[in-house]
Amino acid sequence: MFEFQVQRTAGAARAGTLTLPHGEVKTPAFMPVGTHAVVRGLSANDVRGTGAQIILGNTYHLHLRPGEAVVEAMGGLHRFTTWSGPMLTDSGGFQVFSLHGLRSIAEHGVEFQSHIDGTTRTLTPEGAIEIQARLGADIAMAFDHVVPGQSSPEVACEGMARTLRWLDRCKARHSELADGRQTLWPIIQGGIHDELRLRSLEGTLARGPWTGIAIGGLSVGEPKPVMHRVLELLSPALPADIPRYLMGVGFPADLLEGIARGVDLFDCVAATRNGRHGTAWLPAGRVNVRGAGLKGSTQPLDPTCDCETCTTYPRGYLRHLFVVEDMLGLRLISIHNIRFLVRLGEQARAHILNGTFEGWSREWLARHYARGD
RNA sequence: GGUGGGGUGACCGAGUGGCUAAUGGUAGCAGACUGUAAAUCUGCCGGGCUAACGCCCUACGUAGGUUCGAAUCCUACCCCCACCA
Repeated sequence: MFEFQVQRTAGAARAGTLTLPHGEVKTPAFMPVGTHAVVRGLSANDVRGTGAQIILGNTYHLHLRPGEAVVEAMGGLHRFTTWSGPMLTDSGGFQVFSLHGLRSIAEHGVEFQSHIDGTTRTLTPEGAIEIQARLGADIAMAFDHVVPGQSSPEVACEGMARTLRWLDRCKARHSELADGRQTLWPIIQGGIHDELRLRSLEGTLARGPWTGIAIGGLSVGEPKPVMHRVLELLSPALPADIPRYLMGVGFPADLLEGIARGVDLFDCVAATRNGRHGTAWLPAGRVNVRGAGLKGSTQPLDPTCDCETCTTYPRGYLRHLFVVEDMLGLRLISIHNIRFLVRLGEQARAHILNGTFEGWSREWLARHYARGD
């Protein structure tokens, strides 16, 4: 039910197939983020149209609204959203990091002050697992302690060690609730410190076996070369027969950099957030859709793209939608950006299967960095 | 023709002697965004020089005047609005 097969490798890069209760995921793959059980602004059909194979939801946000009981009573996230494909729920661990002004961390768990109404909510490892079990995604994530990217070894070690202790509790609760339709993936922490990363990995594997494993705590303020170094450190030490999920990454180049270092799955809000904010990703660089340069243009946003936006609307119209602040613009650029990342994953996979990944990837990145993006 | 009100930067609109190159807002331009407290946030927005601090020029209908100093006070004129004839 939770199988992963690697079809072919190219250096550290892998082309694989992940089988989940709600379908298959061909990797490498980008997973759009649907925090509130919606990929912001998009219908389930829109998301399907991008070729996305799996989407995310968030424990913390769905616990606040509408509450896991409501989702469960409606038949789980798949029924709730009408998205029938694979889903993954994040544990709320990232909110430990992102809601830093509104929470306090203790060994027992984390107290959040709801960003919605200010009420105090407690999330524990057990609670995060219980909520996710009721939400019913294919993959549940362990509740982790994310620390900022530049954290000292002491701080990073504390977060890493706590993540491991919490992993025990997550696993125990998950085992009690197990119905065979949801799997649990652990998350490696350790900040930017190699020794901590390796200890995290070792500790995590010792608690296995796992059907997949995530790398967390990257792209949270550390320089890019540092993230690459951590990935290079982990890649050879990770089990080859389960998927590796790099959480919260990334931008287009991050996908290729990650794939080259053995990452199979990615998720990131940038595609949709940038889409809403008017930045579109193109092979030739990125474009501010609000920019005066697009005024009156009859060209497609990206002539090489096969998404709904690029095959239907001229640039001048997309710019107009942003100028008049119509919600259609937010949707159309979000669709394009997601398709851009999904397609990048598809292209990488095809090149890995063809044995042409390294050259293709090197050229793509060279063009990309030459532009200063 | 008379009386009253008013003319401020692309637009709307504050300001009623120095802290004013001129509050705000809109429009415009540019940038940021990485497991979503974000359809958000930031910067620029008279001209010229400067990497920058800053300096110079031109500006509050027009032309004069008062004053050390005027968008702000005075005079005349032009234009707009309201009412009266």
